[in-house]
Amino acid sequence: MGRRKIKMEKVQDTNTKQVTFSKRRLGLFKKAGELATLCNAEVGIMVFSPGNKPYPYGSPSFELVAERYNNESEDSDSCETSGNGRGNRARQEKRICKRLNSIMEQVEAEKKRGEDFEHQLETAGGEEKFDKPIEELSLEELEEYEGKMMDMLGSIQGNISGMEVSSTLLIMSKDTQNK
Amino acid sequence: MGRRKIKMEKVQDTNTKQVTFSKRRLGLFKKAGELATLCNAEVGIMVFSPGNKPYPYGSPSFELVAERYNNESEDSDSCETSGNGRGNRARQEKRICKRLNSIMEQVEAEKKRGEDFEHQLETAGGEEKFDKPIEELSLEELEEYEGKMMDMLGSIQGNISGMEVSSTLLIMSKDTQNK
DNA sequence: AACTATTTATAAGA
DNA sequence: TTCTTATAAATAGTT
Repeated sequence: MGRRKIKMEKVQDTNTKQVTFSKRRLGLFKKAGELATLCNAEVGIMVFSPGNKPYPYGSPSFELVAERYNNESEDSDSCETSGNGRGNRARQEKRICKRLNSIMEQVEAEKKRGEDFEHQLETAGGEEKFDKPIEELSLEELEEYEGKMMDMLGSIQGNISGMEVSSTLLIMSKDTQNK
Repeated sequence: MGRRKIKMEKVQDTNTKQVTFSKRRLGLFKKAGELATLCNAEVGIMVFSPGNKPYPYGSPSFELVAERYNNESEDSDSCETSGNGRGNRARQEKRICKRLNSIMEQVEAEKKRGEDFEHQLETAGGEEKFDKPIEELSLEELEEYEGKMMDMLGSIQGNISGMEVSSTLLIMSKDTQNK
């Protein structure tokens, strides 16, 4: 992919290696963003340079993707679709319903989060105090700002109100919960 | 990078999206491996497909790379501060700034998810033949329904828009006023 | 940091 | 689905 084909082995020249690392790390992150955008996927990447400097990338964020992986890896029911079962209809239904439940929970959670945030936007005013680059804020302002951000995030994540769900979702939710 | 140039937006056709995801995920992992080999770097990637299936990649392993990040996160440099300060003050600013970035990423993600879901609700017509108890659905209908739910969830979990940090700060500062 | 000559990745098509 | 191929994109070496 350049003037010459290179061997897939460690680049020896230090300077060349640094340049290659910079170019390819950016290329990798770009590819990751494209995958997330095109396919609605979530991608988290952590790269440590040869100098052991960390370079995180994430869509929506590395922390969230990694956290999600940690949460889900605790569930030992990695349902593989390899069908050694001999057409066990009931078993298949149960498996599918279980997955549906999981998906439903996520959909509802996303909806609530989104609506909570929208509500935040609507009821918010137009304070201008922090309308300047973060580099120019004083330490005190940073602390204050951080607190407000935390409050807001908490309200988004924690305030689960009884919002109406589309009828279909509601029906399905009820139907699947007692399987 | 193919027969035609494609727009960088969500692929609508379900089948095409699946094919694109498979190809690009493999391409991404290959690039990651090359980066690790050529530059003696460590790379960890976690991808969640639109169907929420986890695809980890790591050199040496995703777990180790992620863990290393957690251990070393004290020294992260993902924040730019005013920069001329050298002492305790600069360190404090850096720490706070990093936490701010993390919080903002989460808030942005929540906002995007909410917007995607609202759009889904608006464009979701009344196309429901699945408006009956799940117990009465055939296996084929269950599979089909599952697919639809996964598509919906996938569309909700879109990528973060290319919103600038500065504009985010502006929006957030307005939002937090009435807290 | 820009610039190309090439290699590589991949969108459609078979 | 897997392979093929025309074309877009990434990047190695250069300036």
